[in-house]
Parts: sequence; structure tokens; C-alpha cells
Amino acid sequence: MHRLELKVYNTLTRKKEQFVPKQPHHVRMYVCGPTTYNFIHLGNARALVVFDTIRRYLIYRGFRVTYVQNFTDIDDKIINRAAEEGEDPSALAARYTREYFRDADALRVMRANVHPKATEHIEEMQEMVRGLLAKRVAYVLDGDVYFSVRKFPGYGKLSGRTLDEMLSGARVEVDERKRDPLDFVLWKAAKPGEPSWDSPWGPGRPGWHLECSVMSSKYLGFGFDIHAGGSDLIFPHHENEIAQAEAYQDDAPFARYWLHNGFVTVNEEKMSKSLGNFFIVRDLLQEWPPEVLRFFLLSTHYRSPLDYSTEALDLARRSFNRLRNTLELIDEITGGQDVMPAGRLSREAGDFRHQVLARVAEFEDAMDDDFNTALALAALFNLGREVNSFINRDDFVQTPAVVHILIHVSRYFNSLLGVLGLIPGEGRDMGEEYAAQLLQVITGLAPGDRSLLPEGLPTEPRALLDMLLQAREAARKQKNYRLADRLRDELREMGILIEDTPRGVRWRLV
RNA sequence: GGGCAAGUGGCGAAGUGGUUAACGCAGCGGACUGCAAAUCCGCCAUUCGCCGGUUCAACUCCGGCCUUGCCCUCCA
Repeated sequence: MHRLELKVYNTLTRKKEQFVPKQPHHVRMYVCGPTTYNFIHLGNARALVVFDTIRRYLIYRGFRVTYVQNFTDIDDKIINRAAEEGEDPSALAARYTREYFRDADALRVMRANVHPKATEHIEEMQEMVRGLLAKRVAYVLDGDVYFSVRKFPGYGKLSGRTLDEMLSGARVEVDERKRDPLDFVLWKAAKPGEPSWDSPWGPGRPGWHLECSVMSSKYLGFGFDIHAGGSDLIFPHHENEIAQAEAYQDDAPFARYWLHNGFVTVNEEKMSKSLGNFFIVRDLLQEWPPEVLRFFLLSTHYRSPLDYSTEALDLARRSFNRLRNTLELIDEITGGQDVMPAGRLSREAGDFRHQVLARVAEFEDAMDDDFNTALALAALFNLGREVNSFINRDDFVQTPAVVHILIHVSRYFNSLLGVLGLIPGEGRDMGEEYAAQLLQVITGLAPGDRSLLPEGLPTEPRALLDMLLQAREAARKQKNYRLADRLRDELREMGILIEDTPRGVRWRLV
């Protein structure tokens, strides 16, 4: 397999760089996870899916990947939300952590190797605060501990701004007690009634930025390979993480490659909780299959904005159908068979195999170039066209050798789709709810038409459908197109799409 | 106000200093089909926000302008 170099865009240097992990063949990757006070929305999902895809591609490329994603399970937002709901903050955090997994699993986001929680690392965080105080880059103020940004010369290197440029913004909160308006909290004193942990500076809780510095280096080691998150985390979150970690360690870099995804927008405006224009993944999954959501999220390069709309998801659905059709077409030929002994290849089949490999290389080249999933999808469409053309040739003959090739092609195709997490769910999983409707179709038949059906009625929806399909085949043979079309229409109405192919009837749920 | 991106066909979206500007959706014509669907073949941007500049050559590099978005506050 050909191997060009893998390039990634590093926010730290603002350019694409060759990606070389610190340790060959092993990538250590940290992704900022959610604050567990709510269901995740599509914007959160984009980060999850994008970095999950990057992880999958790294694995595909032969790297071992250690993937860490945290849960911020103590935070002002959690405390406030818990107060509103009259729920214990830790119970609320635990609840939304479970809900997080339901959505992430549905979106086929692989679970991390470690999912550390902030509340389980209080000791380590206090340790870092102590260290920063000892180095005099932090100071105590009425039970709070602040990091002194002026003491860290590299402050601003990730966001590409100087301290003075940041200060020129009018939105920095003014707290007269702080030595510098940009100093941020490492340890936050608890107000009465708030959850707290004892500390040398009084009862309190960790500042948000601290947890990621601590947990990432705990599980991945200082100087790990990839630190990722949404663009809105560049400043101040990741900037502050760098400041703390590098000041504490007296070393750099804390993380080697910084990757940030662009936002999901709605009418060109950032989808965000404060704007109230967000769409909850849980709701979207009611209407769209996970593959369609993933296809949508990966149809644009991860650093570009992506505008949400029903039309855009519908476009993703239609587009993805094309890939799924090809997948089904291959399955019809191979029928899930295992590899068969190779026979003599026709010249056309040899060319076909050659073309397929070229498309696989196209996919890899696209992903090698800063994970260009939009271009990678184009390679999959090209691959699909090769397959469709080959199978639909006039002179197509289903010899063992051809089946053998198609099984291999199927593996390639599935493996590339798998990198994008786009393996379609079972589109033929009929719920019991179909049984009643199918029965209704059968009982609605005229007595004459019913004679085409065998005696007795099964209860399984699949069996009922098979019966109807057979009856329709019989009707078509008798050129009773009135009945055949009527059955097709009625099935279509309940969401079962019928297609007549040279290899027989084919159906799927829509 | 400061910083950073982006503006490509009806829509979505890649891409490149120089042979025909990917791919998908939609549309049109054809093949296949009893009809459909799926699939295949063909057509569909002489043009890449606007104006200058560099160059033998720019949509691609530089400058200015316009428009939009993001960050500077919790946010993926």
C-alpha cells in the first residue's frame, strides 16, 4: 500500500505540517469532552465525529492510538443547572454523562481508552496549583488561586495574539483584585452551599482549564501528540492549558499538534446554547439515521464552517443513498460468502481491480492531506461508480473469480466507509409495527388477487413481506401490472421501497 | 476597536501558479425497465466576490476594497 506523508494543520504554527508522532506508530490524543449539564447538540457532535474520524484514520493507517476524552463534571453551569432542577450536582453530572454515551454511541463515536472525570482528579489538580504557587506564577486571593499570565512569556502563542491585543478587546471582565485582567482562576473558592473540596487555600473547586492540563498529561504524558477541540476553545481554554502546563513543567510543548474544528452554524450563525439556535442530537436521531448525520458532518472539511438546515441533511441523505446502493449491490452478488478460490480473471475484471485500488489510494491521499473528508467522500463515490459499472456490464458473468474480487472490493469499500464511521445500519430491520400494516395490505386484497397467496398467515413482518413480494412476482409474471403496481405503491406508503432488478426483487426501508 | 478565517455552477462542496475547475444533489437527453426504482452513458461554471499589482501565465501569490462568519466572556 502506498504511503505518502500525513499532513495536519497545526493551530500552533498556523500551517500544515508533516505529522510525526513522538513515538513511532503510537499516537497519543486528547480531545476536550463535554461539560455534563445538558444533552449534546449538533455542534458538540461535530467535534466528536470529526476527531473520532481522525482517530479511525490513524488506526487505519497502522498507528496505535491512545485516545483520552474528559468529562467536566463540576462547573458553574452544572451547579446552576442543578439548583434549577433541584437535583444534586453530582447526580445531574452523572445523569448527563450517561446521556452523552447514548448519543455518542448512536453516532458511532468510538469510546475513548480513558474517559477521566474532573472530580476524580482533585488531588492531582491541587498538586499542580501548589507547584504553580511555588514557582510564583500563581497567587492566592481570598481563597481563589489565579494564574499570572504576565509570568508566562509564551502566553498568546496558540491564539496568535499578544497580551496587549487581547486587552484591547472591551469584553474582558474587570476584577480590580486581579493583577492582570487576563489572569484566570486555577482554584475557585466555594460559596456557601456549593460543592467543594478541602484545599490549602480553603474549600473550593478546580478551575475549568486546570483539569485538561492535568488529566491529559496524566494519561498521555507531557508532550503528547494531538490536543483537539472546537475552535472556540483556542482562547482562552487551550491557551490557558498551555500556560499552566508549561509553566508547571518548565518545558514545552505541552502538546505537539493542536487541531480545532470549525462550527456548525444555523443561518450562517454559530450554533450555540446562548443563542438558543441549537439542535439536540437526541432529537435529530429521531429523524435521521446516524450515517446521514455523520455524512453531513463529514461532507465539509473539518476546519470550515458547516451550515445546518433540514435541506442540508436531506442532501446528505440523498447523497449517502448512492453509497449505500452500491454496498447493497455488492452484497447481492457476494451474498455474504467467504472468499472463494480464484479462477481465471477476465481482462475486464483485472482492470476493474486495478481501478478499485486506484480509488483506495485516492481516498488515502485525501485523508493524508489534513483529513480532507470531503475529498475522501469523492473517492468513495468514484469507487462506487467503478463497482456499479462493473456489475452492470452487459457481459457481466458471475464467475467464482469475479465473486472473489467483489468480496475483496467489498472489504475495501467497507473498510474505507468504516474510517468515516459510515457503515449503514441494518436497513432491513423490520420492527413488529410493520406486521399490522402488512396484514392490512393482504386483507385489503380482492378475493381473486388473494388467490395468489399461499394458505395461512404468518405473524413475522418479514414473512408477511416475503409473501407479498412473491404474490407480486406472480402477478407480474401474469402481466397483472395493476396488482403489482398497487402492491408496490402500498408498500411504498408504509416506507418499504421495492425495486425490480434483473437479479430479482429488492426492497429496503426508507 | 483588535485578531483570524472565508467568498467557486441552481444548491452543497473540493482543488490547482499553466493540458478538459473534482465529487454529490437537483435538472435535461439517451440506454435499461411492462411502468417505475436503481444503475450506466452524455449534457449542465470560457469561469472561481470586486479593483489593481507581480508573472510569459493567477481562480490559485501580493495589496486595497466589499460582504459574511468566528474569536477577544461560558460555549465543540
